[in-house]
Amino acid sequence: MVRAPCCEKMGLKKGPWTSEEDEILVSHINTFGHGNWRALPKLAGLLRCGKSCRLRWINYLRPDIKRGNFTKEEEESIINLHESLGNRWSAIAAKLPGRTDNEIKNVWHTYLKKRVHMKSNGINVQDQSTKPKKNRKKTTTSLKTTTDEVEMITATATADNVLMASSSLSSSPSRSYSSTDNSWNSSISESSHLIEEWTDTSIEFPEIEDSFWSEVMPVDEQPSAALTCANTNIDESMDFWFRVFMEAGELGEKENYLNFDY
DNA sequence: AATAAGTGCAACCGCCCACGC
DNA sequence: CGCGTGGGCGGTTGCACTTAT
Repeated sequence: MVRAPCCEKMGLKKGPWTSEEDEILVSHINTFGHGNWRALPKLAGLLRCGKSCRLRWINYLRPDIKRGNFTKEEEESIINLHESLGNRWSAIAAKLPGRTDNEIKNVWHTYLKKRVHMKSNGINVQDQSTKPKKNRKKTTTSLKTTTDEVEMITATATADNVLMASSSLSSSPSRSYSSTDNSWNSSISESSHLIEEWTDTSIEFPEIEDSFWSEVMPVDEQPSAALTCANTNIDESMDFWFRVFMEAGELGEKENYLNFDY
């Protein structure tokens, strides 16, 4: 087999994808599909090799990707599946809808491997809670959340709801912040129904008991600071916010909200 | 405040496999 | 059967970003 020429030698671009390239790729695939990856960049007008386009789409731009922290259940699944399947990341990914092999591989190498190792050596991993993802800004972005969308929310929602909604937008699937143009990016509104809920003044936010705040919790299990406005039924509250975070796809990024100065 | 060390993850590389001719 | 090609996979790297000193 003759190896395909290197992208650079062909005058093709390498490295991080820009939001413009993402948009071109997404709109091309949405319109024409991706029958032939090698031909795609040429047809779409991208200076990328087909492989790079495929990777970007599979690992980042696909609309069904569930981004954000892995749940405890997902982590357990990965550990169990890895035990039976080994490093067959794509096979493991097939069992976890919305997760990519690359993401699973990264998570494994980042901390699950360590955790399993500690467990097998008899080290108590009960308190070795999985590391929450940091809220990282990348110079490249995936899809765009228009500033209009955020403005629409801010115009109609209450202050707390706005914080929740905009925070969630910043971290929900297929959305990210571009430090190059200082804007939130996305074109898909998976959390739109949540935004509707947040902007619906008839919605009553669950309240939380005082004891909830007095109990010491691990940082990554702490609830949103937005909850400081509330106080009664703890289970109901946690259920509600858990659902919000889950649906936003970023259960582990609750620390985002903790950063707000109320 | 500055710097070093550590971390997370997107993207690339190179190999393998399936398929068509 | 051998060859060329495209697609897929696992391993690895590079670097933005965070945390520690």
